[in-house]
Amino acid sequence: MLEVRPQPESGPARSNAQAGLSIAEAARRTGVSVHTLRYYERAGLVVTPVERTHGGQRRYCQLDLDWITVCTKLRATGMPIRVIRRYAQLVSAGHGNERERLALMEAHRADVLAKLAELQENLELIDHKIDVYRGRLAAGDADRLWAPTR
Amino acid sequence: MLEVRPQPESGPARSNAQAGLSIAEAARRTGVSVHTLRYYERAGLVVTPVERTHGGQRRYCQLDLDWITVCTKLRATGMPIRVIRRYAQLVSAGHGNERERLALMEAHRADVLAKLAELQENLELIDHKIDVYRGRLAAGDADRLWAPTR
DNA sequence: CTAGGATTTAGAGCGTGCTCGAAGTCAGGC
DNA sequence: GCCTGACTTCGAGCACGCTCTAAATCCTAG
Repeated sequence: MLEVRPQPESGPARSNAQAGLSIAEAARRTGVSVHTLRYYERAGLVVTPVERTHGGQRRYCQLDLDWITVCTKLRATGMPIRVIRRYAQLVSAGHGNERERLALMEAHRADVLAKLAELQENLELIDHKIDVYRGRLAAGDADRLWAPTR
Repeated sequence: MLEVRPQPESGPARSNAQAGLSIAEAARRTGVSVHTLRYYERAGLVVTPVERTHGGQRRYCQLDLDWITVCTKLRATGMPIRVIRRYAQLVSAGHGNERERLALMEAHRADVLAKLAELQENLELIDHKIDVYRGRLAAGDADRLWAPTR
């Protein structure tokens, strides 16, 4: 009946056995579905394997949630799963690859800036159309721009 | 051998028979593939049926190109094909539906603004990561943030 | 101990937006 | 008139990112 598992926290600090959140709670906190959480894991987006109970159920710690949040933010900026996986590999490989991580992020930043510019540019068309329609409605005028004038 | 068909323009003004550009030239000018041009037509995005030669080949006029450009700009802002089709239906229906067109565009504008805000917000994470990696590289320091610290 | 909701897996399914292919037709320079 | 490259239709294929399913297992309140 609607378990919440708000971190029993019986042991000392963390990395214990039964500590951590259920996948449902992790999904709630990260804003993605449990399906997506499992999919991300299968897709190789995780940096550190999520802990499991004795029986094999996932138990998420804060670090896991934080990383998933990073993933969702990267996804929200349009980074493909494949690239996030690459990034996750670099991160979990540890030090020594900062240059590649930097290159990856800089490339993605360029993509995002380009996307922003494109959105902003094309927003002008939308604004223009809105202006036109507002004007016509205000004037009670009828349309005759894109109608079959042929 | 690489026909260009730069508007023979034999008749008076337009809407003639053999006037208009081939699909290849239309694709070149609008920046989409011929496949996509045909797909858009099939998908019901056209406002006015593209003219055809006696033999059934498409001949695009400037109005067609302009409309396709509108479609690509709407696509570039993330408007789904289905919504563009609806918009095209409204436009080709002629006057009297400005209110609905306006509502459609205003809703889309809101979507675009939300997307812009989301991109900009998540860009901060990217910038932060870039800062971090640049700092580490500058300091010659090694990574220890997302490494398996467990 | 038990009941029953939550979780597990691997794989299939889906929605979107193209992109391609096959087999046949057309157009226009020679 | 003919040859060849461009064009036609329309259904299949594809890449992506989830989303769902089924059958089995787990976990915990009672």
